[in-house]
Amino acid sequence: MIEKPITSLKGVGEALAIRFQRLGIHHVNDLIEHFPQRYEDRSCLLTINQLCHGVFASFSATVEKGDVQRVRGKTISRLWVRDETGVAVLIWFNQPYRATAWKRGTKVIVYGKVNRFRELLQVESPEVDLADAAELLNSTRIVPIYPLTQGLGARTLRKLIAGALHAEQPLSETLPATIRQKYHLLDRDRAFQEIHFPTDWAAMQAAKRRIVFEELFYLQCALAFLRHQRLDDRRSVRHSPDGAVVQQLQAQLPFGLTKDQQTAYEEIAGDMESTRPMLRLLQGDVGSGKTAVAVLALAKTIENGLQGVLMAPTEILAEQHYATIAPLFRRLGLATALLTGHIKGGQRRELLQSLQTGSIHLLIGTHALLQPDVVFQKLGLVVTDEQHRFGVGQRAMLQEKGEVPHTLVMSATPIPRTMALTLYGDMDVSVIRQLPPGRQPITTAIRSGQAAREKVYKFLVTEAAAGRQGYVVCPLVEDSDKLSAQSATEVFRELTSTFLRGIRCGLLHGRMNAVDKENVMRDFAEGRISVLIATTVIEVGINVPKATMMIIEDADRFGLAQLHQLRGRVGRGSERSFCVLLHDDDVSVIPERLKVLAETNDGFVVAEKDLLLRGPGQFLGYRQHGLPEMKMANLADDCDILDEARQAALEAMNRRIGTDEILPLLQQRFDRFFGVLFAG
DNA sequence: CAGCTCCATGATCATTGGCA
DNA sequence: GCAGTGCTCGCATGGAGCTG
DNA sequence: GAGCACTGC
Repeated sequence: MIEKPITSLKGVGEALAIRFQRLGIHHVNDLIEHFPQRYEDRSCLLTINQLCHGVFASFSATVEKGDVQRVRGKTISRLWVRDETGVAVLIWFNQPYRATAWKRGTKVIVYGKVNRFRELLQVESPEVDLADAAELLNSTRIVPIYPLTQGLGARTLRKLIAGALHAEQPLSETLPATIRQKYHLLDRDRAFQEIHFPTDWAAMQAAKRRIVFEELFYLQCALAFLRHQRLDDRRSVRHSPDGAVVQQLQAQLPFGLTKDQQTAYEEIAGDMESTRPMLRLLQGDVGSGKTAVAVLALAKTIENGLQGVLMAPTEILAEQHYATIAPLFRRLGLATALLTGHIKGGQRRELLQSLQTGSIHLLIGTHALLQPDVVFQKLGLVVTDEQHRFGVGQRAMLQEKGEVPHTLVMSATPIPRTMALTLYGDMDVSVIRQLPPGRQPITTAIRSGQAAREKVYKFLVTEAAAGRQGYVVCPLVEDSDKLSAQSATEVFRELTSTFLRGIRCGLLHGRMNAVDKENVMRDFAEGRISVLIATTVIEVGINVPKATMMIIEDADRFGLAQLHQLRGRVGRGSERSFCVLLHDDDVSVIPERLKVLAETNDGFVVAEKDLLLRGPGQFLGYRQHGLPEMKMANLADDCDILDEARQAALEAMNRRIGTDEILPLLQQRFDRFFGVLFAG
């Protein structure tokens, strides 16, 4: 690729280079990959008598004369032009030089917004090109509109990009010919030419497809490559088919498994019964019973004489898991232990000892599990809960504690399929869509205005009086724990002195120290507090079945996925539950995003919408995952291309077709990406 | 809160009604 | 590295919406 | 006209 600095282009010096930097452009290839954000069709030339008021149009004409007026401290320059059908005036404000820039008789092409003023056609701040220029970049064609920055105008950019394309022509190809043929893709040089200066709309689309395909193709290749790396030389312990322990456990579960759970478990068991190390993502909406599935898998590994580990993102969550799982296992004669940051000293030492000798079968815990002195006798299965809370690196650290353990990763954040393929393309995915039977759907309402707010809180009071509990979630303040805490504290004060006077309320935010947090949460979980006023720290699930009410203040400030996640905190018991989204705006306008939540309880639908509305960048804040940035591809729109690209990538990598061409490029392109993953 | 980008606007003419 | 020359591109301002 | 690249010291 063209790694030449941008200054190697004629006409670009130090100053421009700095401006380019603001757009993230350092090298010539960056410039070429600075794609238009949209286009303007200026290909159709009208005659002057065809011009209509209020419309953007282009036409060609001959310059008659120019003049400049001074009015109220402003200069207005006019350029009179004509064609065989009439006369028009081009006007500019504060740009006196325009009037003299073109001599009488010059043929020009004009583009701009037409006004009709007193029988006079005028065009405001038009763009003017010389009609006989060698290459018309700014008119007579579909014109690219680029993101700009101060001091770097559209015309400059077009000229430089055209120049760069010309200078580098032909661009080196990056996709094997076989793939290009099979998927009907333009060659690279042509694609870049057409994406910047399309000959027509179809060509632009084709170019776009080719470029998106390339991006996704290499991403998928990288993921496939990682997968091979992981599988080729590594063997996990082969588990036997389910025996007595698993069967007994299954019989003991308070509810039977849903069909989805059953299927997911079968997929997991299937993986574990081979020597190929499992790496599977178990996705399911909040409360869909992922844990039950994971527990079965853990029992399976124990049944095979191995140990299991379950890592949760917060201490409370770990405790809750422990509280539900340990008794089940005890009845089967299996030993479960809990390891969190709180467990120290002799108790900890003893625990680690038993772990090492194998007398503990299942260890449940938090980040504390990652400590180097946590050593297993023989680790067979690693389960990570709420996977997006942990980095890839932490997951890997846990894996290192076993020979080559099977790995199951759980996420309650439903990820649209397109996104899953991109983020977790190196994993297998099981999905639980169905909710367990008997679960009440959560009723979601959207309210605004002070009166409605009061009503909502009154309702909360009656719920509390009936022994039920509720959450109030406060506006999120971007990136600022401090402010979020402030807003939560404020709301707490306000509510406890007004609507919720006399109700036992707790306050919870990220700035509190860990002990206080734990205490508040525990008080709430055990019913000593009726209403919990909190920031989004509660997002990751504590399970309080008696909580039936979720009130979210300024709901329009949250992401959809997040709201859904929050909503998932209620409706976990048998009581009917409610979620109220409060927002400030006019009563008449219900934000589109919020409507989605009122309409569905299905996390996958919510997630798809969220992705569509907000785009992948915001979704999950997934930059942290170390994924390369997509220049052109849009995961929400380019689903079809993703499928093709994935198919092509798998074919190429599995059958080693064209890998000689692909691998070096892959290496180069994903240096960072590989680095991150392998270092993890 | 700040810093940026993007987008629209800028003047013309003529008329009106109340007050000196 | 510095000064001179000859290019090309070029408004200013305020509000709005977005991101760090 | 300003700012910038480029040329010649």
